[in-house]
Amino acid sequence: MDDAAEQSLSHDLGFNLGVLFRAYVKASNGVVRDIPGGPRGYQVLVAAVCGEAGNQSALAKRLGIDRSVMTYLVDDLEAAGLVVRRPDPDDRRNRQILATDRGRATWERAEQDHRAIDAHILGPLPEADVPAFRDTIERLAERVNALDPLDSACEVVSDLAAAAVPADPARRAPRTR
Amino acid sequence: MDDAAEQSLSHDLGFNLGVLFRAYVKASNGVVRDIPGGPRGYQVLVAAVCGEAGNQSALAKRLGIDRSVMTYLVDDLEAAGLVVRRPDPDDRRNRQILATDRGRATWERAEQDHRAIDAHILGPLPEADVPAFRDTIERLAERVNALDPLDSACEVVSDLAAAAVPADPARRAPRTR
DNA sequence: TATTGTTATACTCTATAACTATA
DNA sequence: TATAGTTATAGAGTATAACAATA
Repeated sequence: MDDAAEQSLSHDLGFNLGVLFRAYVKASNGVVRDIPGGPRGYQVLVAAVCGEAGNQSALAKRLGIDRSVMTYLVDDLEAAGLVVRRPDPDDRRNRQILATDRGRATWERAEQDHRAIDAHILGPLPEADVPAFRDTIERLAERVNALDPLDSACEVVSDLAAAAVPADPARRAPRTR
Repeated sequence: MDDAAEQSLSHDLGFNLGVLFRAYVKASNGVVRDIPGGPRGYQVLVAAVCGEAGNQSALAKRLGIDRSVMTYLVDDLEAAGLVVRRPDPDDRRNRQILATDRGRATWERAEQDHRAIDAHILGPLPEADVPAFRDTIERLAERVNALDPLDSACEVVSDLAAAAVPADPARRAPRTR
């Protein structure tokens, strides 16, 4: 049986992932003020620059946001002159998101800032361990992406786990005191 | 100068942290259906069980949420009989959050489920590397927590970085088409 | 019929500020 | 005066569903 005395929030992987993620977003927010949509706008820009944004829905899924949110995001990036939409010649339902010259220039500055953020977050690591750590994080993220669409994560954990939690309306009860 | 062709969203640390964090939250959501507040309610419960929740404000800060949100969260946990509030005898402004027996039992089940989630997320790693990786993540999170309250993260990165982004009202412009 | 993108709407969640109590 | 907690409110962010275009 578990011993609560030996436990601590500090040893919780989920908690620590949250800490790092929030720290990253916060730092990113500080360096993307000229990019609409904040850190996520930056990620869309990265995808556009890298030619990985040929389909809004797929990109939205990859970034963990709704496709309708992606519409607003790309609207704003387009209005800022950082990207343009173009119908995919092969399937005209799809919109390809392409970076403009200005988008590329903006990306370049933001990209440098984000590498500096990386360095700050990973600062405590011995320099020699950084590439391996980054690689590990990337590998784990890849695997999780490959598995999660099937919701296999929760099968493993519990039969009760109906992973697509449908926003229980009673979750925050109307307070009556 | 950077070469966009060699870049990819997959190599972005922030992106990968987001992927892992979202995957963790999603899996956690699947196993905390009996805990009000979802994954964060669970984290409050962990803190209560571990005796690390002597002050709502401090805990809220640690979990990255607003103190007013913490009030609602603890309200719901208390209503579910998982924790109780008690005024701190040493400073009666503070409320200590203590786990009940029921809270402890609920925590025990949830804790096991979360260790299973950990195992799933970290599955791709060689078993022997897991403890070191967990330790690294914890160390990084500790350091980031020690630095971020001072916003030194962004000083390092850019002079422009006023980290406490005050919710630019023009960020999502009212769409007029 | 299924899917992409869009739009409007409704809802959830969060931040803000005012208030009480303690210090 | 300053801080912890609470509360109500306003606002930002998100999901939902319907629609048009394309497959």
